[in-house]
Formats: sequence, C-alpha cells, structure tokens
Amino acid sequence: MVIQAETIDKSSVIPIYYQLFKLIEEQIRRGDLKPGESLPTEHEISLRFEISRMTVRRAIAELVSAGMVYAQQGRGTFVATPKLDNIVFELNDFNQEIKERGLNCKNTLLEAKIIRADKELRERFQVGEESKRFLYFRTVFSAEDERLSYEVKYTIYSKSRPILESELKDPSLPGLIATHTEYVPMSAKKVLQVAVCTEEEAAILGIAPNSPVFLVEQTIYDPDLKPVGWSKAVYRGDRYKLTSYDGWYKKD
Amino acid sequence: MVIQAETIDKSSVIPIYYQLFKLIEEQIRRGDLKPGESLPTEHEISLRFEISRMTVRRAIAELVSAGMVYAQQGRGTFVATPKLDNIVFELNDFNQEIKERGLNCKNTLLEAKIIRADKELRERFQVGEESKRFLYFRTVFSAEDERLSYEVKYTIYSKSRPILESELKDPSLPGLIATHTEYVPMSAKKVLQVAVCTEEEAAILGIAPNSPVFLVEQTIYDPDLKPVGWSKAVYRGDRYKLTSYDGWYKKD
DNA sequence: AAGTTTGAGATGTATAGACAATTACAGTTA
DNA sequence: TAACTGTAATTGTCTATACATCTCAAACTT
Repeated sequence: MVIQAETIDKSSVIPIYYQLFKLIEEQIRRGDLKPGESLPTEHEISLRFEISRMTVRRAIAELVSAGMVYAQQGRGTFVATPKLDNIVFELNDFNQEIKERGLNCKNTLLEAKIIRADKELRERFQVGEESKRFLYFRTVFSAEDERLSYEVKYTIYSKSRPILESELKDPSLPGLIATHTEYVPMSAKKVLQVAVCTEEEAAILGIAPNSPVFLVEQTIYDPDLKPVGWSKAVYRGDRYKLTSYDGWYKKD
Repeated sequence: MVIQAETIDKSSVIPIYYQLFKLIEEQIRRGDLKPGESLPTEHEISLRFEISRMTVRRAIAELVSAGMVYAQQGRGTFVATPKLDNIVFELNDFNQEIKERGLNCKNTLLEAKIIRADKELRERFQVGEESKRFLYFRTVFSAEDERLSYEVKYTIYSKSRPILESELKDPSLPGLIATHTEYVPMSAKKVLQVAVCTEEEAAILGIAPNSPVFLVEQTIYDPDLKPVGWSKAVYRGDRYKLTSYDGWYKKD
C-alpha cells in the first residue's frame, strides 16, 4: 500500500493532520485500502511524509472517530468494515441486541434462487434490459426456537457461484452482496415503517394475520452510489422495540 | 470555578487525560459548570494539576467530541447547552421534518389538568406517597388540517402556575417541564414500538380502529437522573416513516 | 511435542516547548 | 469620537522524545 507523498503540503494553511486525514480517507473510499487491510504503521507514515508521529496520530484519531479505521495496541491500525451496523438507533441490525445477549439464535435460509428481472426490480436497481437475472433470498431469524423476523433480499446476479448454506453465517444483505456479486457494499438507506403483516408473513412467523409489525426496507449502494441490493424485512411487533437515549447521560 | 486537585492520581493505571475528562464531565453534570460558562484555561488546568498542556487538551478534545463543551480559538472553552433534540434517527421529534417542509401544521391542546397520582404513576416517577399531584396534558399534532399524532404527557406538579394556551408553541415534554415545574430536563429515554391503535386513539386521529401505529414512550430525566416527565405518543402508521443513511458516504 | 520466555514491533500515554491564529482590549492617533 | 495599532491571552498546530502496554512469533526450555 502506497500513500503518495506529493499530496501533502507542509507550507499550506491547511493543517498537516487534516491533509493526511483526507488523503487516507480518499484511499479508503477509492478502495485502494480495503476493509480489514492494515494501514502503514505510524512510524512508517511519519518517515514517509517527514512529519511527527504525533501528527500522524492526530490524523488517525480523526479516522477512528469517523469510524473508518480502528487501532489495536500492539497489532496495528486497520480499515474498518463500513458500519452498516448502526449506532444510530440500532436500526441497522434489529437483531444485534438479541445476538449480544447470547441467546440461542440462528438464521435459516428458506429459499435461494436465481430469478428473472421484472420491470419493478429493474427500476429499483436502475438497470436496463441487459440485466436479466437477480439473486433472491428468503431468510428467517429465530431465537430460542421462536421465529422473530422474516426477510426477502434481492441482489444483482453477476458471479456464477454456488450458494452455500455455510455462508448464511453472515446472511446480511451487504454480506451476501460481497459474497455473490462483484460489487462492494458501501452505504445503505433504510426506511422503517409500521405495517400489518400479510397472511404469508403471519404463517412464517407464527403470528396472527394483520398483527402489527416493523417493516424495514433497505437499499445497499456501491461506492458509485449504484443500488446493488434491496431487502424487505418484517419484524414481529410484539418482540421488538427500539430504545434511544439522548442528552449527556447517555452512558449511565 | 474550582476543580479539585486531589482527585487526579498520576500513578494510577487510569490515564490522566481520562481522569480529567471524567472530572470535568462530573462538574458539568452536577451543574457546578453551567452551560455557557467557561472552563479554566488549558494553561491554568495544566498548572493546577501539574500535568502537560497537551494532556489537558486531550481531555478537552474528548469533551468536545462528546458535545459537552466547545472551544473557541482566542476566547476559551465553554460548556455547551445540552441538546435534547436528537440527530439520531429523528426520533426525538417525529414531526421535525414536517415542520421543516413548511407545511401548515399546529399543535392543539385537547386537555390540561391537575390529576391525583395513582400507584402506577408514582412507580413510574419513583416517588412516594408525598407526591400527590401531577400535570396531565393531551395534545394533537396536525398538518394541513389532518390529524397525524396524539400524545399524552405527565409531569410532576410542583409550581402552581396557570396553563396558558400560548405556551403550546413549545408543547414538547421538556418544554412543558421547564415551564410548569422546577425541574431541569436533562436527558431522555425513548422507546419506539409498533402497536394497533385503540378505539379512542382511532377516533381522535380519524383512522380505523386497530390500524398500525408507531408508539413512542418517552421518559425525561433531570440532572440527578430522577424521572420528571413521561409521555406516550401515537403516530399514524400510514403517515410516518423513518429513514436513515449509514455508511461512509452519508454526506455525499 | 508442548509449554515458557524473550524480544521486536506496534499503538497508547505523557512531557516540554515552539510558533501560529484568533480574540479582546487598552492605548494611540487622526 | 472614530479608527487604527499593538499587546496579552487563549486555543490550534507541530515537533521530538521517552516510556508504557500490548501482540505476535521466534527462540528456548522442559
């Protein structure tokens, strides 16, 4: 991994740490630095640009606080996986807390197949007639043998790869996109609504038809903001709630 | 403003900057340092605790990033005003976007009265038999003459003040607490759930009974984490949705 | 073969000092 | 009086250095 030296101007009015921050940020966004990859060590960077290690640390601190990298004492600094898992309101992964509680939970693959694109799907993905096929997944999330949510996912079919059950360990839409397509999931838009469930959803989740549910529609974008994945998830209204804390006492 | 020196232990395994951070945070929470007030200068703090100015800056940087203080070059560092309006997911004010769109919207006071505390209410506010009375509000929010949400609010009755219609310009729970009680709203806990509306709620909102709705329960706390307000709001499921953007491209 | 120790390399904390940039204010000048 | 000027105070940036702490792997011991 090479960071180019000529892009830092020590005589500029723009602080050096900020220039370095922007430089590394750019590399990550371009994909020159991929998630999981390590940055050069602080020592290396300070030598390459002939700046103090403290200044390098200041730049890295900004990246850490932006959530783009994480540092591990004794190991190094690494590019973070874009946090589609959210801090904001735990919307990203409704199931995060359940998993953290150590409950016996699992994802089950109900169906996975290649489908022909229809007009609606092509519009959603902003693609023309040339994209004929999509991948289609149906999964169920359950904890303690109780089905809690049901999700339908679509992504563009661009790699002919068998769909392995084992991959369902990360059945998230970004995970599936990374595994089964050539696209890089980079950002997400999520819309949360309330709804009453359909007959089909009620049957799958084992609840009464027309029960209230959370409905989360998610669109995943690649670095060029092209939509590369779409999903619709239904969460049992009697099993999920979202809690948020505001103000200065957040952590207590 | 005095920060006490004996509370920093330079030989502790806990970093000095963190001890200082906690110390100042505590002062702000206690109200020893009030919003708008200035902190001692970095130089003063470094002298008082006999630590380096860079270490002081590190502590202050944490406070800045936590949003508790803000620094102005050439002037000083000041305690920030707590923000109960949230950025996280616009949950704080479901109606914020509607208001920003410039729609013709208003809050209507349906009812405001003093009520006797029952057991449930006393438990919710963690008060004993001595607190006999509470304030009770019922309000409706509407836009373009359509009723969109309905909210019930409770707060401790501690000031005998007439309830003025004009005050309903800020009918938020923190606003009502600040106006009608001696308490200072400092933080909030919100729980979002889905539900089907009751007959009463359906009648008020002009929707069918058992329609799906967002249900937001909010508890407001004072600086001592004592609950000083509670509300329950119902939002029409067919009129509200929450959108969030995640990932690194958020700003683009 | 399995466990232990050691050391190199990485990030974390802390210091002391220099200079830059901004603000506020007092003093000077037109 | 009004505008300008300079100076002190304050935060912002940057350096160079020292040592602490953690990780990993190689070397060593049992």
